[in-house]
Amino acid sequence: MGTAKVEKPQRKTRIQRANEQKILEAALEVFSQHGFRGSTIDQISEEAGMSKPNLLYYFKSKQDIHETLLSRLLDSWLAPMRALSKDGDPLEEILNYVRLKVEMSRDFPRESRLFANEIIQGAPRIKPILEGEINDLLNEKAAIIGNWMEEGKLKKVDPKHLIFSIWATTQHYADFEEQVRMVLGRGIDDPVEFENTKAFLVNMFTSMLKI
Amino acid sequence: MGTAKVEKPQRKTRIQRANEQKILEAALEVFSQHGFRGSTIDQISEEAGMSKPNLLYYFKSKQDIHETLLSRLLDSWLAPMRALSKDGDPLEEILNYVRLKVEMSRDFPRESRLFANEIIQGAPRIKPILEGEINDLLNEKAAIIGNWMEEGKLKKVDPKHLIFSIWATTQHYADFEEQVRMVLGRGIDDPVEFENTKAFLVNMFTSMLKI
DNA sequence: ATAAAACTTGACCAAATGGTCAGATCAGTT
DNA sequence: AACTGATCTGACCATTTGGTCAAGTTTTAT
Repeated sequence: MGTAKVEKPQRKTRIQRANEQKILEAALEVFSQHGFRGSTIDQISEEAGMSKPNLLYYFKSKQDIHETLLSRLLDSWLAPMRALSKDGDPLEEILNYVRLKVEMSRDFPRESRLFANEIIQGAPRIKPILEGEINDLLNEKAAIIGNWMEEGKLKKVDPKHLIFSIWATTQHYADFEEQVRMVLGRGIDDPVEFENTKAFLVNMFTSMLKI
Repeated sequence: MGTAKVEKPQRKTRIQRANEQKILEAALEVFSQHGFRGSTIDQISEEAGMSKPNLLYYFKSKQDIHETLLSRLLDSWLAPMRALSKDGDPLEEILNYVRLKVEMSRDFPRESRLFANEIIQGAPRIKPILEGEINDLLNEKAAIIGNWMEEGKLKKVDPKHLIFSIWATTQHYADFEEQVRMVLGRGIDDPVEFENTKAFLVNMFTSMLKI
């Protein structure tokens, strides 16, 4: 009991690869817009341009699509944080993280909303995935930042709250895009607004951290 | 065309008042946890301790409950921002806003998630409600903050982005509570963590704004 | 060319869900 | 007590939805 998925061991065919790709792309579009429960297999299959039974030939259930999507995206989602290296210049490393995150909000807003939708509802379907990986990574990076502060290279603040504030401020522009657009008249996809946003955030974190 | 709801002009009875209250409280619990589409009338009626037809005796549809809930909560939701007065000390007014917002994240996380769920999905059901009210209020307060900056009472940053960053950082603790709890081991409902969070945010916005 | 394997789908099913309705019960007024 | 309007619910209905299946069609390897 517990064989979650029975992967066929065979090599994937050309068609299989192409269709899985189409399905996951469609699922990202749909799930990120409506959340898990708000999305239907019909919507996804239509978006993917194939029949529902055919979609279910590639993924055995809605859950299966969702889980596959999340776990495939997790790595690229965490990449900016992974890039934060203890060997670089402290402030520059953190500002670079901020820049990468705000670029992700511009370039991959759907991915951001996919995770946001999930976590906001208590992460019922991905708590296990997150619990290990994110936690470990965040602890590691928080320790690095903490060290820099101990060494007097940055002003002292709580490293975990610092990371939260970076997540919150950068992802806000993707997750609450509708609201941002309502207030600003344009979104982060607008080049001018993107530069404004980046400059604002870089300045914000600089003033908090620079000795 | 356009008579959205036909309010009975009569005075509300005791029972009516009590039951509407029970329903809205139950709806807040359910909607904030699962979003609009993810919630069912059955869940709400069970949470409210009454039969589904009875619930529908008080609200004519799921939509109706949702709209009523959102519009009732909007005022208290915006209260902290309304409190920001042009006559106070600039930095103190803003820090006070931050404090009120972080208290709301502690005391009313369900309300925060209710709005977050809605906006993240493009605010399909409340765009009209938000469009006027929030926009006007935010413009008004951004202008006040902008004036303070012109007068040299605060460091110059984009006032609207400043407000976004306050929203993002404070609401993060309610909306993404699950993630915060996963990383910190406790949530903002913990008194110690609440003080940490508040102190962190006050420090953050002080260092960004104080001349 | 042909058979096996891979792929595709219309038709279908059971469960869940939003909502209705006729009639029963209850509360307040006289 | 009796009447009236308000409140309440079991039974029901139509639609949506996740998922299956048998029977076709296309690809691939030989």
